Amino acid sequence: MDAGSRREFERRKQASTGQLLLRAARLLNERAVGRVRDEGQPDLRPVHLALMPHLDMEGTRATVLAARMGITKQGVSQIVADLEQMGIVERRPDPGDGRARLVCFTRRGEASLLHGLGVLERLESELAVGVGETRMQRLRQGLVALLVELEKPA
Amino acid sequence: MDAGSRREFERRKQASTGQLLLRAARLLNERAVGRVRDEGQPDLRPVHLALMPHLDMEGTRATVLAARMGITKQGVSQIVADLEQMGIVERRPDPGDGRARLVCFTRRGEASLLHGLGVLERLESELAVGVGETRMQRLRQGLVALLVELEKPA
DNA sequence: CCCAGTTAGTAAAGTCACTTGACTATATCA
DNA sequence: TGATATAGTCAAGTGACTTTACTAACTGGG
Repeated sequence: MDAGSRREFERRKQASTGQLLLRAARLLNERAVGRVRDEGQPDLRPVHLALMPHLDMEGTRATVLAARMGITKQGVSQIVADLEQMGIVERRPDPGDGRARLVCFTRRGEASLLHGLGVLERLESELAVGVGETRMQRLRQGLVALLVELEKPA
Repeated sequence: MDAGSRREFERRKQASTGQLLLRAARLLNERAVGRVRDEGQPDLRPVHLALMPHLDMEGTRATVLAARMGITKQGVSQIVADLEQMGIVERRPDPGDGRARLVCFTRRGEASLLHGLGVLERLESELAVGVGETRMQRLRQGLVALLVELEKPA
């Protein structure tokens, strides 16, 4: 390969947006989970934290959670099983449908969620200091717009 | 829980930036890999695509790749083994250091990279149509700034 | 009103993208 | 010339899922 096309290669080879996204996501979630753990929930893993914001206070079905999270219902089932064992959620029969069960927070789970949300808010505002409020805001907006695009089928 | 704190909960419970990042990353990479596969590299997985942009044309050590990708050298070793078997990279002894080996593209690998980069560029510019050029640009800038912040230790 | 077909969920095994731990071969520095 | 550090590999383990296969409950058309 000659020097010219080598330079051309290098120019185009900067990390793709996909790689940037992945790396940022990993680092951010890692840091968030690290803090929650340090503050007294040592068994909590990223997925657990990821499910919580999708839970409605009246309880939510596994299929609905799956749709909101973009994963399979079986995946949800596993995460919920963990959270149940930790005493954070419980599964109650759905009064209107005998097949379904409503996943909802226990009393302890509500406290846990509240705490987790606090950690997240603090972490993000700390990062915003370095990144800049405006840029952080725009990053979020861009993400939301991109997700809309990506969620269109095909 | 009373109605007031319930509303308060719901307001704060929007998905965190971390979740948005993760979801966008997954969807975007999935789509990119899908296309590369359709266009003739059926064994290629997201990690393989992720390593390639970090490979210099003169060859790169596994430890360097690990640092660039933010994973362990053992992780790199596995990805490289896959790529080697596909005939995309090869491992050459490092002339200056008997312990080290340089991972570099084969001739076929260069063509493969070129093709992959093309797919990525097309995909991103397609998405930019829906998202908006400016917003896409700002998204990237935000990501880069956020990564700088997240890579600061602690 | 009953049975075919959908829908909610669970269970088990497999996969991908890693990490941890243990080890060998080479290099460097005191 | 060791003691230690560095580059890499091998094997096993883990987290976050998916796929396949199933049961139990609901629903709608004849």
